[in-house]
Amino acid sequence: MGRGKIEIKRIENSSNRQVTFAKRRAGLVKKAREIGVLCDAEVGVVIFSSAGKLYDFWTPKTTLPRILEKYQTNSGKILWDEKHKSISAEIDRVKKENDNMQIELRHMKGEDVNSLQPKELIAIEEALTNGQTSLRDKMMDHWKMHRRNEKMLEEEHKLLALRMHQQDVELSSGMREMELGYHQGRDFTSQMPFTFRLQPSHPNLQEDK
Amino acid sequence: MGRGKIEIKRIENSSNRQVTFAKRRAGLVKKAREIGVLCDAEVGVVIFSSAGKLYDFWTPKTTLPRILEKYQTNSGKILWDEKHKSISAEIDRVKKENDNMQIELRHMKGEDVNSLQPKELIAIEEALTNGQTSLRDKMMDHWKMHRRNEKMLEEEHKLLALRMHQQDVELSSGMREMELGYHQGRDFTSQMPFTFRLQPSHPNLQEDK
DNA sequence: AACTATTGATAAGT
DNA sequence: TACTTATCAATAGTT
Repeated sequence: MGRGKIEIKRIENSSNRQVTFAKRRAGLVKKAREIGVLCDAEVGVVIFSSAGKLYDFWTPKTTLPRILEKYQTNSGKILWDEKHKSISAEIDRVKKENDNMQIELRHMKGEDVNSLQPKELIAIEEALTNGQTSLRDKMMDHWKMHRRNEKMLEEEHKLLALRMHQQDVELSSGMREMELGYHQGRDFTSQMPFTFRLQPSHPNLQEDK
Repeated sequence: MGRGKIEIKRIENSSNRQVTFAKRRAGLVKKAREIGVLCDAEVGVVIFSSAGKLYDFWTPKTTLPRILEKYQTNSGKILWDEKHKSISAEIDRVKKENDNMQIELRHMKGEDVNSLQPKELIAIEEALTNGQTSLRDKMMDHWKMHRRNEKMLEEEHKLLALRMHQQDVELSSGMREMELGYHQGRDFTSQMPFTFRLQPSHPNLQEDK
């Protein structure tokens, strides 16, 4: 349909090919749209130019995922079905786990226990008692540790105070000697007491990291 | 292009629509094949009839997965990942919920509590105590109800025994009278004591259905 | 990008 | 359902 019949084979002239591509692409999409409207069909067209550029058309209300789903069910091709199945199975599993935990939690909070048998109630109560015992032990540990840390700090503090006092004493006596030594040309700074160096404080005071 | 111009709108006549669909579908596929050959393009056409039947065309060497892959990388559109994403988001959400519950449960069982602050420990202990209190109430209810049911059964039993005894007495006295009456031609059966009728037992003994 | 001669597609009829 | 054909639509080559 044009100024002459053409053979259906690759158009070698590049610019001709490009022009024809543009024209026929428009025509193809138009036809697709028309059959969609006229015949109430769902149509999708995907075209890649030889340069790799994508053009596509979908009848309204048609999303690609929808087309794919339909395509899959109709063609029986597998596509992404496998992946989908496995992920669905996982979500079911996790949700079930979720429900069970939720029930257990509620039970341990004393909710929804009306329908339970005495035996079950006893089991839950036992769990609660165990938890409580364990918790109280931990709290006791915490408290003990806290006390121990307090004591250590206190002792360290006492020690530091004592040393400061000693330094104070030594320093003032040293100063006195220095005053004397200055007149004798002696250097006393190298003999400064080492107690000036700060002791590193306990780096692991809290053991529970 | 036919014996008259037509408006592009849904063809209401069903058989006309079907015929047009077949013709135009063939035409569309022919055009797709032609542009594929002429312009060295990759083309895919997917058509669903209004009845839901699938027709498709792919240029040679073009598989659907290949088209999809190209489509995805070229268009940036998400394809079925869209669906995957939503389901993945859900699974993440549920898993997170799961983790939180698991932690809470473990805490209530006195596990993994080393890293908790005293304040948190206290909160958990409180929850445990609440649960225990609530549970004990429920168990007490159960027990009370059980006792009550037992008592009612016991009383019912006593009552039945009493009545049986009474019937026994009345019956034997009745029999005696009957022996007498037989000789006088009187019918005593219509005067049988009503205590023979069974009392319906308590239908709602257990209240926790 | 617009034009138009020509081929191609197809609506209605058979 | 398939064939026919008059008519409209698409488009190849030209400008």
